Amino acid sequence: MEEGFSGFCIKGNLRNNNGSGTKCGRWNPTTEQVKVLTDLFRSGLRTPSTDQIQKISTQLSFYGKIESKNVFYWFQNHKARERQKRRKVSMDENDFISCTRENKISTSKRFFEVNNLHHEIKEFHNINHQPHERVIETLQLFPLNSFDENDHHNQQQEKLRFHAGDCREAIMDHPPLDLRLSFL
Amino acid sequence: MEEGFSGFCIKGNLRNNNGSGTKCGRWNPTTEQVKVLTDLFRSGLRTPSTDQIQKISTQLSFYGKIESKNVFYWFQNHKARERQKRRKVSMDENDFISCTRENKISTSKRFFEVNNLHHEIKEFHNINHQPHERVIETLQLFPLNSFDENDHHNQQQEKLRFHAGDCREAIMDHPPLDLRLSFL
DNA sequence: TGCATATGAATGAAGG
DNA sequence: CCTTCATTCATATGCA
Repeated sequence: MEEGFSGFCIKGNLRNNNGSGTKCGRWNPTTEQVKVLTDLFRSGLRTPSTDQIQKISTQLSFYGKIESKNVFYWFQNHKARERQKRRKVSMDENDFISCTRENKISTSKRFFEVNNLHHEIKEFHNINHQPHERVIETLQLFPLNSFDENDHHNQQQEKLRFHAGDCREAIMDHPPLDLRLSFL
Repeated sequence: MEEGFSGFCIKGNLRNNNGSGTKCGRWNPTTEQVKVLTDLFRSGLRTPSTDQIQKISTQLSFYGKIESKNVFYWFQNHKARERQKRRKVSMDENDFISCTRENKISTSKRFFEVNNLHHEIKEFHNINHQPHERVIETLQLFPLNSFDENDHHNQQQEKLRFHAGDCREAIMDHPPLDLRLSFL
């Protein structure tokens, strides 16, 4: 199986028909896999141990191709991006007036990030009602019985295409052009 | 993915949702904004710091709606695409078959999966590293020096906890592995 | 009009 | 853990 998943299969492949197709490149989680991972995350798991990763991976392989490292990276990314998203929270509500008009510009324009930048919008439903600090770093994976076969092989992979929601089309008179980018 | 996200535009959906002017959805830069961004880019800016992003964003908000993340993404994409373009060109000229080094790489990868998860793979992407762009990564935008927080809390620096050789204890006879995520 | 292309946005994978 | 790179996905837009 070594050649089975060589580094990457280069681009030039057919249009991603998404779904079952095993795009040779990187792991493309199925919706079920994502769901499980998300649930685990929401349950408090943040940095699974090697052992846990292996177990999770094994279970998830039921829904499709997956490797341990995928699980590992998933948690790392998810955790990091969540944090980024949350660690800023600030100068948002304040918003800079950019428009002279009263238009409510839905100033929810949270700042991308103070430290890092990244999506913030995802917090929509995200933050459920979790006690917050109760992150179980060592979540126990209970051994149980069978899996209840929810074999939806065709994962539609509906990526969340969320989106800020700020839809106004700002119209402003010509700016005083304060932009002092010296080198412009 | 996060299941909670209001999938705004789930795969292959509409082709013009609201049909009228208001196309909220994604940021649509005005020509002025693009010009400024492009100029900055040409001036050498590639990966603006958070601070710079905020400033740029603020300035650009004058020309129209914009959020910090838009600036962030713009630079990421612009940089990536330029690199991508250049790569394609050089590849076209030299015409290398870059598939030769894939072999050894996949081996490392395999290692990750079987033994423990991590390290080892880290090296397999060294292959295509660019010479180094002589660009000004630190271009100063404004004389202002607003140092924000430096919340470097506990830098655990846990490094890799994936030990290399002591994996015999857990993996050998992988347990029934029934890992039932009870809460699923 | 329907595809081709440019590009905004998201995220897997690494690097450090 | 934080940053950055690579790749993918989705949509706005241009063109024949």
